[in-house]
Amino acid sequence: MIKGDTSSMAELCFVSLRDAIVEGKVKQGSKLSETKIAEQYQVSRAVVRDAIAKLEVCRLVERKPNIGAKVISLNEASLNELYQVRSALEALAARLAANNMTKQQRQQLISLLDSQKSVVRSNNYYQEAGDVDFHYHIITGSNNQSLVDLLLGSIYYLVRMYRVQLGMTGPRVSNAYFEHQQIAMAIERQDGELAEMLMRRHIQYSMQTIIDKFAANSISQLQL
Amino acid sequence: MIKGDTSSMAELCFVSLRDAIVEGKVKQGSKLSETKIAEQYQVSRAVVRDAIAKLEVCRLVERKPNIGAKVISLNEASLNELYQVRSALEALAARLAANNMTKQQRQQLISLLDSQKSVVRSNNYYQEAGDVDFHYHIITGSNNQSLVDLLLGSIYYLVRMYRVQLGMTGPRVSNAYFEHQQIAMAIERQDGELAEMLMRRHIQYSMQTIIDKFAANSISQLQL
DNA sequence: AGTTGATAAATTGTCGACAATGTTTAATTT
DNA sequence: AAATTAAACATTGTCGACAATTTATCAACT
Repeated sequence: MIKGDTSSMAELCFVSLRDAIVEGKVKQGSKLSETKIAEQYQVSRAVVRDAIAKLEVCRLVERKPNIGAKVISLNEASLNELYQVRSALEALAARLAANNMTKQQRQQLISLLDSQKSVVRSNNYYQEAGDVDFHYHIITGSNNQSLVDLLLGSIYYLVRMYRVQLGMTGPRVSNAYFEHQQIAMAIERQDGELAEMLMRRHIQYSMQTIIDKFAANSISQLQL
Repeated sequence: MIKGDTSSMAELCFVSLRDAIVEGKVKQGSKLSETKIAEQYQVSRAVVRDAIAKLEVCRLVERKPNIGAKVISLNEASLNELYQVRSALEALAARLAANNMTKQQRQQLISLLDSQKSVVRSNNYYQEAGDVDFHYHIITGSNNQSLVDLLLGSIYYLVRMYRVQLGMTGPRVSNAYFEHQQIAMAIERQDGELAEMLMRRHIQYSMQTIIDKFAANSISQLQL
C-alpha cells in the first residue's frame, strides 16, 4: 500500500483487502482480525474498520457485533443465485451497450477482440480482470452508471472470487471467443435484442461450466 | 436510536441515517457533517464514520477524501438508469417467485392483496415501505438471496428516495392494484414467463409516471 | 464593489486508549 | 478421564485527542 496518494488510507486498505479476498490470499470463511490487519498494513484499526464496513456492504464479508468479520463462504446455492442475477444484469448491459456505446468504446471493443485473436489460436483465451476483460467493456459500454455500480461494485468481484477459488483464471475453451465475437457483432449492428439474447446464452453456458467445476471440486475434496 | 439492542451503535446509526436520507429529512445534495451527526445522535464520530462508509457503498452518499460526504443529488438521467436496472431485477424476481415461492409466502401475498381490496375502492391504494409492500413480497419470494441483497440493500432505498422527493408516497391510480393482481395470479399459477413480462410492464408504466412527475417537478421549480 | 492574501475556525483522517464482550486456557470438581 | 467453572487473554466497539486539510472570515488592495 503506497502512502501519499490522493485516496485515503481507508480507501487503499479497502481495495487491498478486497483484492486479497477475491484473489484467494485471504481464504473464504476465514476470520478477519482488525488487530492483525492493522499490524500488517501498519495503520490504525480505524482504517481497517472503515474498510471492513464497506466490504460488508459489498457482501464479501459477513460481520457480527462483538464477534467480528469473516470472509463469506462459497457454496453452490449462492453461486447459482449469483449467476441468475449476473445473467439478468449483463444481458441488460449488452442491450444497453448496443444502443448506447460511443463510437470510441465500440472501436476499443473491436480492437480488444482483434488483439486476442492470436491468443485464441494457441488455445489460451481467458479473461484477466479489468481493462482487457470483454465483460468489463460491455458493462462500461452500457453507459448506465447505476448498472456499472452494481456490476463492478459487487457482482464482478463475487464472480471473480468463485473463479479464482475454482482455478478458472487460466485457459478456457475457445467457444468463449466465438461467443464474444457474436455479441460484439450484434452490438456493432446496434441490435439490442440480439445482443441481450446472446449474452444470456453466453452467461448460461459459463454458468453451467462453473457449476460443473464447483461440483467436481467438492467431490474431489470429499475424496481427500 | 435505542441503545441496549444486540446491534452495534454503528448499525443503528447507519439505519437511522439511511432512513433520514431516504425519507427526505436530510436533503439531497446536502453535506453530512460527522461532527454534527455525532452530536445529534450522542455518539462518537467513529460510529458516524462507520455508518457513512456503508452509506457510500449503498450509493446514498458520495464521499471525497478530506472533503467529507454528501447525500447524492437526484436527477432525471440517474432516475432513468435506476429504473432500467430495477426493471431487469424485479422482472427476474417475479419469474423466480413464480418458481420458488413457498406455499406460505404465496398465501401471504394473496392475503396482502385481499386486505388491500377495500383500500382500492376508496382510491387510496399505495405502497408503504416494508411488510405491506407488494414488491417487497415478490422480492423476498424470489428466494434468491443475492437478488434480495441487491434489491433490498440499495435499489429499494434509491427508488423510495425518488418517490419521497416527488411526493409519490400518497395515493396512486388504481391501475397499480390491477397490475399487482395480474402478477400475483401468474405467480400463483407458477407461470414464470408471464410473471416476468407483467412485472416488466408494470415497472415500465411506473417508470413513465415517475419520470413525468420528475419533469413536471423540475419545470415547476424553474418557475419559482 | 470585487479580488487577493492571511488568519482563524471547522472538519476530516487517523491515532492510541479504555470498557465491554467473546475466546482460550487453567484449575477444580465429578 | 471428562465435565464444569474461573481466570487470563484477545478482540471488538467506542471514545476523545492530535495532525492535516479545507472552509470561512476578515483585512487590505485595486
